[in-house]
Amino acid sequence: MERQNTDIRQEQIKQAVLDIIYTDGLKNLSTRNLANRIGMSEGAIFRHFPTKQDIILSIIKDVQTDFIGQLRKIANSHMEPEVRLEKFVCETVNYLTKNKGITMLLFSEASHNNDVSMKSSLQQIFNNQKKLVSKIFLDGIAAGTWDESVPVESLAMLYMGIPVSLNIELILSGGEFHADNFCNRMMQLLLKILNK
Amino acid sequence: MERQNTDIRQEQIKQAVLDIIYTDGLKNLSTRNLANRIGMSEGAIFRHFPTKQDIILSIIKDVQTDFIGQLRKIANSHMEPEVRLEKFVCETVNYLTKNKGITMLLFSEASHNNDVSMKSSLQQIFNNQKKLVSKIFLDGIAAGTWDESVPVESLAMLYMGIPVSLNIELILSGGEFHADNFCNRMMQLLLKILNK
DNA sequence: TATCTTTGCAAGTAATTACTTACTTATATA
DNA sequence: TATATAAGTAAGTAATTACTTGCAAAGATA
Repeated sequence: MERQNTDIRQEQIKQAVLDIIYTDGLKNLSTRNLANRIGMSEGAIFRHFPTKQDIILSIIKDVQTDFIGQLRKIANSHMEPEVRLEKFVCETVNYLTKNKGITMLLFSEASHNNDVSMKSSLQQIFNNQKKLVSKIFLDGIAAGTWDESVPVESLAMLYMGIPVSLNIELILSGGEFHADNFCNRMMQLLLKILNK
Repeated sequence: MERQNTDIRQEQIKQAVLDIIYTDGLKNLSTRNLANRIGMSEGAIFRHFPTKQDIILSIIKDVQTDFIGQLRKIANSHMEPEVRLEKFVCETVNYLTKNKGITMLLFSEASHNNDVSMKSSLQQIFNNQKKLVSKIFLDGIAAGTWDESVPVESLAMLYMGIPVSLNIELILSGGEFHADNFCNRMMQLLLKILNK
């Protein structure tokens, strides 16, 4: 195989991990399958990552910086709460549709790993999402546009189910799925809860 | 180990599978761990199930008959839609809290299995839940108690996220979690969407 | 009581796993 | 141009996997 530097190969490897998880499931995520999917030897993978676990950790770090970073930007912006909420939901749907293996990776593999740094990263990802969406809810309530009797904590918890129900649809529908539609439909339901 | 007949052993094995998935994760669900957890030899397991896959299939069959069966009973009963919905949600929360490994098993292991009968069982479980909860929504709308402009299909999709967000809470909270509370709080949010 | 089936175990099996080793070759730098 | 380093491979490794085998003994049935 043609030579490439580590930066490019690391990206390829991480992309292949998510790809395999989505198409073949976590239990088929072996270093052999990984090498075959990219078209390189098994040994070459270990030129770019010390262990398989480190690949997973690197992906989770990406989620923290790219995905959560973007959500934080949206939640803390000075747009109207309703606009922020829409961007927040659609960004989530968009990211998870583009990186289809992420949900399953976070939910099942990482959630029961003995690795301490993995587990705390996971908790941070979930808690950050909840905190940021709650901030938008609270801002809208403080601004007087949304109902102050809304149980913000519970609604944030209900919200957290959206990415997963998206994933279930993605898997069962077999790919033919329209993200825009899904995003707007979830917004409509959230607004019915939030409006006075 | 003391001799027991196959019926008892099968139940023990299935219970141990769910137990391992919840406490140690799917990737630690080996026949060796399974045997150790029960206190029997690895070989003995294969006296009661032909393959490991068959254990999983049997658990999924249980979910179909026990859990979905109970939900069907509730959805088709002649109680008020609001009462049915509450029983439906609470039964779900109750079942998944008692069988803590189920959600992860359904969602991650089974969802990407090449086994055809496994995959179709899975689809049935998800579709049945959606259909049954939709029926309750539609009955309430037909009876005039709920808003006819509610997008039933979307709400059913949002509903499907509830079991999983319950599971995330269970894992991250480390066991100290009150099902009653969760169930009632989700009901409150669903009713805000459904009411006129 | 005699026999047959069921349930158990210890010690295998071949296949797969993550990862290593020894060696080659391309590329950047001195 | 010479040399060091980075990136590649084929062929290993020990450990683990799901499952089997051969044999013992408990329990049911005749």
